[in-house]
Amino acid sequence: MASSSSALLRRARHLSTAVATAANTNVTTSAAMTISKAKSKLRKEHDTDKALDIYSSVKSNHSSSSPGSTHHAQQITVRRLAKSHRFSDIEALIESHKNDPRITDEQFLSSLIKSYGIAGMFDHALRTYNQMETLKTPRSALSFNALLTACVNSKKFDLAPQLFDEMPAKYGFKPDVYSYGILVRSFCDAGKPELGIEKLKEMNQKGVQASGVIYTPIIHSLYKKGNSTEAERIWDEMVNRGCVVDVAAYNVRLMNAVDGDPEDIKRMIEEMSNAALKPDTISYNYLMTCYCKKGMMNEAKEVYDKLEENCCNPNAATFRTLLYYLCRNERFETGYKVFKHSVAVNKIPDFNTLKYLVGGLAKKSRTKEAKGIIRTMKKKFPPNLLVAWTKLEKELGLASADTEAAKEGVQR
DNA sequence: TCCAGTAAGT
Repeated sequence: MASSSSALLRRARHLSTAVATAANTNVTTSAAMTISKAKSKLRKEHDTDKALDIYSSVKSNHSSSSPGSTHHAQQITVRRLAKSHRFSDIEALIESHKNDPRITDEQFLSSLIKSYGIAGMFDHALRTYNQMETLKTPRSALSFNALLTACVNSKKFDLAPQLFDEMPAKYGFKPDVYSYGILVRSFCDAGKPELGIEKLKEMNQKGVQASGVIYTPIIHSLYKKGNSTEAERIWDEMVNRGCVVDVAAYNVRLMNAVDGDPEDIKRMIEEMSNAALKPDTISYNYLMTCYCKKGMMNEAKEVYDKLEENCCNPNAATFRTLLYYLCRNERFETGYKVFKHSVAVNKIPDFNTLKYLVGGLAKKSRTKEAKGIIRTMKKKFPPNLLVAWTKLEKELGLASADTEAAKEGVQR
């Protein structure tokens, strides 16, 4: 344990130097890469080291402009590193930002706190928050909200109310509506919506005006616990208080209806439109999923086909759910078309979903299509999944003379 | 994209 952590530390130091030098020299490949291009590359890049390179280039070329966008690139990178458990790399990356002159900007510092939260590194988030005096960063509720968010993202639910009691008094600021919102969400994530409801009352007494956003996780949590009566009571309370009811709030109700009659969901979507709300991809996904669960695959496919007509784009969940149910209903040819669409828009479902499709196509002697999927997947996915694909290929008797290609893939 | 909220098969 001790020796491996010192090895990690060495790597962290190495990385932090690498990041620092990347800022001064143009080591990285594309000096002219735009941030949006970099972000789309980041999303597609499954190799963590390559993702880091892309991020360094964003950082070195655009450190003076569009902070929101670089921040987003930072979060994508951190998420990727956390997925590979490279926490010392994350530390090196984020700590290196503390030398940036923008560290006195509370928003900039808050983005670092949030990134630590995304990685589940709450101790580091808290340390950064407590460093603000040293770093000469002024305090308001903003950085506190970042800390609370980090707390919730790190699933330290007991800590959130404690921070809420301690920090405002310790550092002399007032929690705002957002702070309350994050605290309420923390209670709900911990499966205690009743504490959220209590907080709502407290807000009222203190004259903090609650918005619809604060009600949404409470209603969500109540439905999840099977307490729909109480969920509907809170919904009514939200409406009666004159809160804005938006698409996200409606989607929580749609979620609860997904095991029921599709007609109910259609009615609710209509209700949304009548309220001048535009149902989004999540809304339509519920309708599609509802049809899928009922085995009504033609209707489900129609929802998918009409997404763009409804000004929505299918997302990763759309493809995954539809493909899964198409395969379960032996509709492999339709599934293949859906798969190709998912490749075109870079939202390819995971291995577990696709193995049913490949297996089904192979079973129906659609060897060409089955092989095509495997070829695509070997190109698109990281080396560690290659083993699974090669194994499946062998099991289905689809392996041909391209074992060499597989080797190439491993070396990549 | 902008400080809080929404789902997802076995």
